Amino acid sequence: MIGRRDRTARPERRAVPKRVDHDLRRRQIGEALLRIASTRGLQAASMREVAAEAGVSLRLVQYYFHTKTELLLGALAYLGEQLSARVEAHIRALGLPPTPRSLVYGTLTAILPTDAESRRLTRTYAAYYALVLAEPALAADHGTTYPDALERFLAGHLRTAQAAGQVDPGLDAPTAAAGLLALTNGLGSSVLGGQRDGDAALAILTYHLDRLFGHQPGSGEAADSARSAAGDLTH
Amino acid sequence: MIGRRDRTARPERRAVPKRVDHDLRRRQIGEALLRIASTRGLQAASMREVAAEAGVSLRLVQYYFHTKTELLLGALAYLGEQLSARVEAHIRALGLPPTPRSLVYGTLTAILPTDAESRRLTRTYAAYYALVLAEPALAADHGTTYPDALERFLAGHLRTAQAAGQVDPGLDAPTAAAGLLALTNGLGSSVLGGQRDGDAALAILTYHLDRLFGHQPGSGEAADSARSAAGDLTH
DNA sequence: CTCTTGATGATACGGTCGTACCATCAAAAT
DNA sequence: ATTTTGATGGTACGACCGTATCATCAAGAG
Repeated sequence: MIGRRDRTARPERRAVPKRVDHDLRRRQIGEALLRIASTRGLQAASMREVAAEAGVSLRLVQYYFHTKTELLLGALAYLGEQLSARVEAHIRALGLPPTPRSLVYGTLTAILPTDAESRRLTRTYAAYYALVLAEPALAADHGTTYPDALERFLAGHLRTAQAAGQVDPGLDAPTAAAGLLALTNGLGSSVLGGQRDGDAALAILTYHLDRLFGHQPGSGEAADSARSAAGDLTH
Repeated sequence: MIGRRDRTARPERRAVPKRVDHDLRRRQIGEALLRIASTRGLQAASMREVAAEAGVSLRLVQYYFHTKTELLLGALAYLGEQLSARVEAHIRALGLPPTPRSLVYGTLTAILPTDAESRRLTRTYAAYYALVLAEPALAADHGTTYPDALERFLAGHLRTAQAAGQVDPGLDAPTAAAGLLALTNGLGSSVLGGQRDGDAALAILTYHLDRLFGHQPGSGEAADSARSAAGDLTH
């Protein structure tokens, strides 16, 4: 209503106005924060530290993120993108055609801290989790929608596996899916806490998946192929 | 060697010297920190805030805990005491004689945030967990010995249940115990994160325990009794 | 009764935090 | 050519942090 900027629609007219790419700069700064959060925690991620990590001045961090809350939320959005991108890539790397078991397995192993990248992602996620616990106003809803979607995704493929006779049809799929996700998250916490290493956690997760999917005759072979697939993920 | 204080053993000679009970004051201050950590996070637990919460002056906090690290570690020790005390009381409240299932069930439900006290404990534990992730020097070893002991405790009773025919003898007890603990921790995280409430998490945990323990004939009755026991815990 | 000493109060110091303000410079608009 | 404006640098401000220092008061020792 006010201004009517769209009267003369120039081709150069963009949301990012003139000189530099704002989205790019924001991403550069936001990922600098994520890098600090993954190694030294969010407490160490002051605006000055983020500026130094990103190689820009403090003023620039303020320029692209007017306040610290905005910076934290922006970086959290980037973290969510990285996490879901990893899950997708991880599933795709398990080969075609995707079986229900490989989809469940790929999803859960993607969020288990077994390599450097997943450790970085889960560590950063844990840092944000603690921050949200202390300051619930930051959460908005990013904290519940994504795990809920993951659970529905897992439950759907568990049901498919039940229909294919690969999983006990007496199983309650949503409850089992929630349990698998909680199991994986709990295992991840134990890895980050130093209680065991990523391989041990992966072995425990694989064991439980074998018990779930090894319900039809010939389950031994299925367990073996799953275990070799687990080996492929580590290198 | 130097001083030889034990030469004249006076009856009043104590580690807490003259006037006030140092252990009591330390506990009072340490639990004030835990109270702040459970509600506003450890970031909000500055020495001044702890002093105000404990109703003492800043100087006193410094007097009984020479440095902030000492305060954090001391309060962490109190938290560990509270946690293990709750686990023991929770198991004892499940009635005698303790069955393997009630021991496993009581242990896991004790650390699941279903009521106000367990929520407080797990929230505080989560705050410390994030702090240790960012500052591993604080951990010493408190982070790994306690979960390891819990896992061994659970695995032992799973083996007993196997010997009694209540659990599938083909189950690998240590792996299943680690899985149960990770499942419970993961469920707890989802409760604290607001994804579901304590009752929903308890239902998921009970479902998995029923699948584990419901292996002998007459499993339906066992599942029913377990579910009623779960109901008893909530009030 | 004096003196030592444990326990406590008040306050100061250097540092870091998030934020705000002012100046500059170059590209775009006119 | 001049003006405007997006983008950036430098720096200051007030608040809070952990820690240190100085002072005081009361109880037990001699």
